[in-house]
Amino acid sequence: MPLFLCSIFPKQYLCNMSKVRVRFAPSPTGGLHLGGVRTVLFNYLFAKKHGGEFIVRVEDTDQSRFVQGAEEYIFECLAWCGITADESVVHGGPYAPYRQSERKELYRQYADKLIADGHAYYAFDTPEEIEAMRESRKAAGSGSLQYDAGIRMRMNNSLRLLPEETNALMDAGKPYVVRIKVEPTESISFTDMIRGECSFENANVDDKVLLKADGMPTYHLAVVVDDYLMKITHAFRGEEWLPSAPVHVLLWKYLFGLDEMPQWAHLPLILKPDGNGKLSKRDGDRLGFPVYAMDWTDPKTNEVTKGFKELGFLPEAFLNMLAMLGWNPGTEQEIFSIDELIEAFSIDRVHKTGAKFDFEKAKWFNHQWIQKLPIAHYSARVKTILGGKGIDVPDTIYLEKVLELVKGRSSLLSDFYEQSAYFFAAPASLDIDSVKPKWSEEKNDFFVAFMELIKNNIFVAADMETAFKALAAEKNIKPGELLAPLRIMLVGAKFGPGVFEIAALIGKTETLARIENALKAFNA
RNA sequence: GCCGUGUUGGUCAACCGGUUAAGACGCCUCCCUUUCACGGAGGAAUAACGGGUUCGAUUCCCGUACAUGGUACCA
Repeated sequence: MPLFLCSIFPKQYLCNMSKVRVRFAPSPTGGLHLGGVRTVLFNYLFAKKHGGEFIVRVEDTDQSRFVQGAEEYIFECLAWCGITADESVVHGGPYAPYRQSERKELYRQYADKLIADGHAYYAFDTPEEIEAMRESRKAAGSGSLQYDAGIRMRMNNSLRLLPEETNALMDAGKPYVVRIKVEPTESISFTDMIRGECSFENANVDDKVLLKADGMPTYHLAVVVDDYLMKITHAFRGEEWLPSAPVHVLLWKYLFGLDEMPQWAHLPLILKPDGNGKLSKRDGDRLGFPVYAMDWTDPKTNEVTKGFKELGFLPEAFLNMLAMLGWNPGTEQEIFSIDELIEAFSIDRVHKTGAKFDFEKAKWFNHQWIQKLPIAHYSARVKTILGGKGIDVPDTIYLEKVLELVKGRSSLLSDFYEQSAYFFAAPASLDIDSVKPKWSEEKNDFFVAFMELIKNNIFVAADMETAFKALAAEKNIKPGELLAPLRIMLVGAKFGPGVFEIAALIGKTETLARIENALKAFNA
């Protein structure tokens, strides 16, 4: 009898979806890292694709780590990218408050429940005592240095202590934490949307701290309690969380039941372009590219860290680049608008492996989007950039004509400065050296005659070129010998679009002025 | 050290047992352009290593190596 096998990919995680969330705390110095934006982006794409709500929580973990302005900054970055959350810390929403410090008592209730059910316990060990425990385990040749079932009955906690001893300690105000009690005999498994079945031996999971001595929860407790209370169905986070996922699964099991647990997706990391390791802010400083979405000023040090936006990235390109880092549509298409991304996105095409960040490719994406989008989409930003460089742009129509002419030469919005500065003011310096050796009286005569010509002719690029060449033939000089000097006269250097197009755009008066001025320099 | 995850050109990557192993970035050559770019046409460059399984392995399994993450009263 034939045996038929079919492989069924676990698609059931798409069922019953109502909420997708991303949650993160600002880094100790603030700022929004590339990886953070990408996590939000993948959440967003997934939520939009499947019609779910999309929640962004930014939390302050404890007062010492809280960074002034970090929450608002993160939402500014997301707004720039065009990502808006259905619920977020700044908008309140039905599940507010969002700040951990304001939810403190909530977490304690669940910690108490765990203790009452025998799944957690009080521990009074000082950091020094724990360190000593690790040292002695290491000395004893133990492979594991964790606070776990193998050691807890020898530590200073409510499991080993008599109830009256525990009470006495607490009455005396001895600081304590609440730890989860992991039973070492079971194993934990769950299905990750990206990695499939993941399983862990409980023996390798330690008794993590759930509630700190100051009464604040650790991430482990907070994420489980919050996700339950906020009815989260899908949770995306970085791969660095995979090792602690078993603790979270255990907490779900003890507190709310595994059926209530959200689907997990552990996203791959973004790595340094050179060397090894996760991409960090320092790498950006070191290698000369941004790592944050937008400029960030550390309120404590006033140190400014550059962002993609300020460097001249378009949000469309930024998102497009990020999406292609760790995900692939399986087709040859690389340029995607946000709507196209939502359409094409599929969680099972997200990679498991970390990808090295390539700034050259990022610039290529931006170049593509500069060509693709209408000029009007970014001309205001370019105007601001030029303004910052001391170029005042009075006429938007003129600006847009200029941008149209030079956009193929620009990868970053900031490139427009050097590509278009000479349209707004005569070049500050002329590359005389590349003209001077071949300069002659005949050439000077040519340009004097050419000036007369354009004074009396219609000022259009094609006509000017025809007239220019005719005059060159008449004077018996090769046009090529004259084109380079003319370019230097108008641009100051050897780059830019066709010279006659430039002349047509800057106008008759300006063209004549620049030629006249340059002739003086050439003849000097 | 221990635990987890992973390994296709320099980088991003497709192909989920039989392919001349896609495509993109970057690099090189040529064409276009009397500039610089864009664009077009080519080119160099890849399955970590060792065992299995199989008629057949880049693809599946096991080791090794390497990388990466975790191993905090940080997230």
